[in-house]
Amino acid sequence: MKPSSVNLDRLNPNQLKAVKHFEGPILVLAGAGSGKTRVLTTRVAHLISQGISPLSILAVTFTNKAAEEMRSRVRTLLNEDPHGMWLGTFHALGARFLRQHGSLLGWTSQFSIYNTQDSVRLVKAISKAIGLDSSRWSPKALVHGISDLKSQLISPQDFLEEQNDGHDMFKRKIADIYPKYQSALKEQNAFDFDDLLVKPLEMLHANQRILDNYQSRFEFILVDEFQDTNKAQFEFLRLLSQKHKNLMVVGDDDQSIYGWRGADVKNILEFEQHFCDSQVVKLEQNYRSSGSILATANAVIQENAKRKGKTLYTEKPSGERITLVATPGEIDEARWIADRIEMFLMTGKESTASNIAVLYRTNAQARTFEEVFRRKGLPYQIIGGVRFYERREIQDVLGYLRLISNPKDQVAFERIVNYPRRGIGGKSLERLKDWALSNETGLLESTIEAKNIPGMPKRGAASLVEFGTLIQKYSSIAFSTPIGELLGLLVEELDVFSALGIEGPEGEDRANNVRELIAGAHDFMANRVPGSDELINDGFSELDLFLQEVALIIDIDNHDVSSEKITLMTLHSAKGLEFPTVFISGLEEGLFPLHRAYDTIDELEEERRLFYVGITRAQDRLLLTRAGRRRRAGEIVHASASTFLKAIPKSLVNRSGNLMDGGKPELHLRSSAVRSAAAEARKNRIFGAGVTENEDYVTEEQEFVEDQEFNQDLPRLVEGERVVHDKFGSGVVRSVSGFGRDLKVAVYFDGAGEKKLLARYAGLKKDY
DNA sequence: GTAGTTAGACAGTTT
DNA sequence: GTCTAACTAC
Repeated sequence: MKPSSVNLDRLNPNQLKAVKHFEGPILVLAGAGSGKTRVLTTRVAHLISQGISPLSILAVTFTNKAAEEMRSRVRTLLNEDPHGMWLGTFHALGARFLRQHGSLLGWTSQFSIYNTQDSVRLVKAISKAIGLDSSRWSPKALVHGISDLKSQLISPQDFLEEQNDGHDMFKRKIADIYPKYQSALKEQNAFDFDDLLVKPLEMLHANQRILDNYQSRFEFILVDEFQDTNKAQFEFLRLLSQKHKNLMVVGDDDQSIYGWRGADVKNILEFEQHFCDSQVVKLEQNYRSSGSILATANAVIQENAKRKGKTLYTEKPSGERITLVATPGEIDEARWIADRIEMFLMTGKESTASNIAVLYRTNAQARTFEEVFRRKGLPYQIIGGVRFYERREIQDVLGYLRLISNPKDQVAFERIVNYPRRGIGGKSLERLKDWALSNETGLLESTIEAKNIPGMPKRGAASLVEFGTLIQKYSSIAFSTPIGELLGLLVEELDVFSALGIEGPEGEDRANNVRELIAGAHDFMANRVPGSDELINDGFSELDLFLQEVALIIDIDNHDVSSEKITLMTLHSAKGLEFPTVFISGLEEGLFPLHRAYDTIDELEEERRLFYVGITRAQDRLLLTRAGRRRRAGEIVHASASTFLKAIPKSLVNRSGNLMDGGKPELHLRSSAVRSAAAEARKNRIFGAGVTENEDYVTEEQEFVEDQEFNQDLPRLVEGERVVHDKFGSGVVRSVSGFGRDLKVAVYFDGAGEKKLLARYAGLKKDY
């Protein structure tokens, strides 16, 4: 049955043109607040209502959250879920792709995803192995260099040839490390972030049949935030859209703010050259901001030379004037903002704290706000900063899961082999590595035989065996145990909480984070991003999905607008969002724009676009603040007003209050009470606390629950456990060997004698 | 050889 | 303020 048609009445002529566009490439230049999300979602819904199957639509967004929102809006428009539509970020789609086809390249679907931290650790290990001085050639810089190459689709071989007779020492070091890094990733069954884009491309290029398949399948491709795509992403789109050529990209060159990450504005500026016969639609009417705010934004962005050129207009009244404030120090700045917020809330000028955002250039600025807001009792949530999943305690615990899922994950191995402390130091680890290398076996396999390693101290050997056995034991139940339960058992056995308890007050925070992680894991299936439903049917274990999804979750994905809290975040994170009241803080030379941005005109322009993005987040009220001095990296820095402010016409500005009556500086103390408050604020940031229930998914959940109940019959494969086999009958577990998917179990059957079975095929049940 | 402590370096934006 | 490298105590 064809879904009922979608209501297009509320669109303006250009929006309508974009929505009704059917075939051929099209570029939608959508200014800030011009309704581009509406255009995208309405077009998807419209296509489906015209009889296009969701299966043949691919939509790419910038964040998981945006994907989630898009799906729910399409669902609302259609009155049914667009089942089967591929929708997600480039990275999430890439991971999904690799789960299905990665085996062609030599990876299993249990692959690990290495984040930047992991990549740095890996490069550090490689540097050490080849005797490269890590203090001279920082692993971080090397990783960054490699990442740049990958996003430009330059392979290790290409770069090696290119640098063969190069004189840039740093580049030559990269040329040296890059191939080694790449083969280490493969040995460890891992991909880094860039691989999630580069490897699918590699595969599509090498495999005509799969390419044909996807090219035929995706009749319609839609891309949001196109100005922030890099070369690899562009190539991915170009390749997939080649057959049907129905590619719609939506973006705004004035909001391109990820050049430093390899994003190339040329993708949008030269779209028409790359895709001939493409149409262009401009959306220039702004529906978001008041007249003064929009005029401010226009004035600022006009300073940039490299623009496609468009001017936003609005039919809204000019509204309040922009407020500009200078305070003596950063604490005064935070206090002034806090006071203003209190006033807005008290006088009813702002109905709820969640209507308010405080934006800043660097994450380090968040701390001052956190302290001041805490003291005033203002509710807030911080997005970004030290990300939840990158916290030490979270990575430690997840390290176990990673190793259980992917026994070749060496970064995870090294991270947790001595966590919690079990007496395995650098020396023992080195011996283990050497032994594994010369015996051509894995680290995990070697632990079991640690007692045979020459020179290994008795205590260390015993600990290693214990460690290996522990991983084995959990590997045997990992297939059948719900992820939350698995984590709970693991944390209990490892006694993580007592280990954290002795760390003092922060330990309590960390313990809470781990509890939060476990709670989130328990809800993993229930809170799954709607639309990733297809994955469940692809036959991957919950553990693999959990790990691979968790690796790609960023804080903004969990931003909760219904939380009645003030949002604190960087200007970068604010992209795509809107708030009635917006504060932009730290408008000082050297901070915003950062002094480094003066290196090139392009960087300065990107910095200005960032300011433009910030301004255009505001609907009704925009307040810009700066501090005359602030503490940066330990030093007190004095700064004058940001050069960006000069562009704002005086007529739009209201210079507020008596600016320089600072008051005495506050103590820079961080009590444990403040710390726990911070932990509190971090709550609900995993797995989107606000995921709405939807009837479509209830059935699936129920099915899953039944499945779990069925799994209760699965035994824990440990020595002495009684099990039942379909053919061999009842028996007792003798030994367990191997790891992950190769986990083997030897069982002595009462009727059939001893048999060695592959755990994942044996179908053993518990014998009561 | 490992664990716990302390001095030192470092904080730009993120999938 | 947080993380790492180097140092000292066990």
